[in-house]
Amino acid sequence: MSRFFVTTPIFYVNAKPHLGHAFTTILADAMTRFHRLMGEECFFLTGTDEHGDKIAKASEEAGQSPKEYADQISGLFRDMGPLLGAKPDHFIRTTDPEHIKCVQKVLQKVYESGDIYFGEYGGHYCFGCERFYTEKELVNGMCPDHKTRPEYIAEKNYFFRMSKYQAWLIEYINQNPDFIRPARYRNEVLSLLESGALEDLCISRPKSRLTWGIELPFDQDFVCYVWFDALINYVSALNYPRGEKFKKFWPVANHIVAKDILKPHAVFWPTMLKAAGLAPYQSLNVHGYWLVRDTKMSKSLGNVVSPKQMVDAYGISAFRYFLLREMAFGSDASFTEEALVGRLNADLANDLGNLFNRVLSMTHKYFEGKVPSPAAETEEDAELKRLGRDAMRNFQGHFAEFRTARALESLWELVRALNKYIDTAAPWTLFKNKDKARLGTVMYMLLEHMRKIAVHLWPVMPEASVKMLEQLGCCFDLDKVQLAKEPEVWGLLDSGLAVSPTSNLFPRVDVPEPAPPAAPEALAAPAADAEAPKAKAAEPKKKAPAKTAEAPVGPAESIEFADFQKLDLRVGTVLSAAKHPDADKLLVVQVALGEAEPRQIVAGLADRFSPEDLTGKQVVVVANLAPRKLRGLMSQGMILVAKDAEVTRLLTSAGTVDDGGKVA
RNA sequence: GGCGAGGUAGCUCAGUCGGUCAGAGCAUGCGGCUCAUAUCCGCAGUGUCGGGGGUUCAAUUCCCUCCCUCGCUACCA
Repeated sequence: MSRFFVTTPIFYVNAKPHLGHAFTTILADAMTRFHRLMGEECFFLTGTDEHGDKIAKASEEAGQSPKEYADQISGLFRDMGPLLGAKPDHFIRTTDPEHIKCVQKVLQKVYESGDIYFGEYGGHYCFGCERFYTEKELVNGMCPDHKTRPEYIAEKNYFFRMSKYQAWLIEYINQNPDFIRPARYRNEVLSLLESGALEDLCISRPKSRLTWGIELPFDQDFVCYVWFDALINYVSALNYPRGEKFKKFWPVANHIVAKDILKPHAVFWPTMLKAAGLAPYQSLNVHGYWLVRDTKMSKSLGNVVSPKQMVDAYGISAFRYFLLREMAFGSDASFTEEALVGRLNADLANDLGNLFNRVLSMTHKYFEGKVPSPAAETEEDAELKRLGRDAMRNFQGHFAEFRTARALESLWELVRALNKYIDTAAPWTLFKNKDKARLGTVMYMLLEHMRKIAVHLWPVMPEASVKMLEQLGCCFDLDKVQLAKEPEVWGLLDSGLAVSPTSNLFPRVDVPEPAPPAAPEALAAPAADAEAPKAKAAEPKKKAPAKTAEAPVGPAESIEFADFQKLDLRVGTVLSAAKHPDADKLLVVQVALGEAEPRQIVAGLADRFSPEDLTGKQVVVVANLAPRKLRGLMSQGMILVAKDAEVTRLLTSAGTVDDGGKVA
């Protein structure tokens, strides 16, 4: 028996479930149901990722233990499944004892094989950033982001020898076209791997700094850090190494992730598996983001879409259908209620729902609500069957490769063809003419095709599918359905079955007001109080800036005075300048800006200026530009120049100004 | 700057190993039917298939170049 194993990422418990989580889960559920219908033995895994600094800190703020905190948020994710009609076979948590043991087992194994080593790491650690800075990166000894003095931590850590497997991974990806799909992400990973040396992965944190993690089996003073812990869920959930499930399902592992976690899944994970002596997963399937209209969803914008609210408003079926129909595999998609309602009305209410209603109604008018027996078929019938067969084949082909949008598009060719067939065959005329034989054939053609459609829709809209089948007098039996054969076989709908007199599965819905600027808050507010476990009441009010959607179509791009005021332009004197040791276009310039210390600015001027050209000159500097490391050296500003097609000149003051003098 | 993916009807997109390939859905207009959830069916469109150049008997489809968008990345700041 062939098998199928699908996973969602385990969701980090630092935020509540949103549209993105919902989509991944629905996609995984739909794929599972599809493969079940194809007669395969399936396993659908999801869960939560619960360790790390962020959780430790958040729980502290909430006055809870990390575990209590994680329990709460994890519960929200666990509850999300039923809310969406999704039925995972297992919900794993990285705090599960079995998972912890498994992670340690893998660590031990890799450690013993020599691919984990102890090495120096770090230096200046900023707790705000949760990361180390090198001396060069610091700004006056301060963290460039937080302007606080990082703590110097001379700390050693364990590293995974990821670099060792770079060549192997490139080769493997080249040999297996479907390993990462769609191809655009495969290309992205390949270019990433081929563009430079892969660095080893730091996989530990000393307990002195972080205790909320899994202890390293070979060193009790350290806990395991992030990805090594999280990724292993995919095998720990299968009871690796001894589990029966592991043997059955690991060879057919299909991961689903959003594009933001491509690298860990496409690079870290396969090399970890290789190091641990495991085969790579079968495929990594990468989908895009759901944008809200055309903007990235984010808490600060207050435009986070609550899945629960959408399901409550439009129903699970419409919600699932919309998501799976609207997002082209791999690409970003746009979520709006108008678009959802558009799909609901056009595809579900008008095309599919109305088809069911009109055919069922006619079956009652003409055949006392019983499925008639078909008589001889005409060429028209044969043509419809061919079209139906192709539509179902295409549906299955696309669905198997995660292209749900294309799959549904294909199936709808059949839906539309049936509506057209009704018009052409005109059952009401046949009825008037008392042509019962032909009428029965026509109705049977319709009813049997509707049954096929209903079956194919089970992965997408399980409950609606079951209801459609019930309306046709059938009851859904997973064990009896053979989806793979549906395109080819005919006549599975028994004559004589009693069908419903009407159908109203997908009532039309009024188009919502196109969301005005106030809408983001309207969306976010109920979501916030609905579950709000940690009630961050103090969170600053989410001010949705009057943004792009409303932007006036002014002719030139003008800015307000306030925008200009954001720039802190200062005059400063160049104390010294030197070539960047590791770059030939960059100069490292020290500029006195009247501050305690001179500023170090890395400027891309080396091709037009020599260090001598700058030294001693007064220059205009953008003083509040976010610091940025350039080729290893921190740059704390930008030196302005004026240029035309031919020459580049330093921008300076006509007469001497005190260092730090403001440009206004 | 480099690499990658794209720029096709008002909108969302499909498609072409070069020759009925100029398409679908939505939206718009007109017509038809009456079984139906003011639903369904038909017809009508508009498009220099991003700009320019080249190869060819023939290019939207191949090559070159330029412009724009998105992603990753960089010695952009």
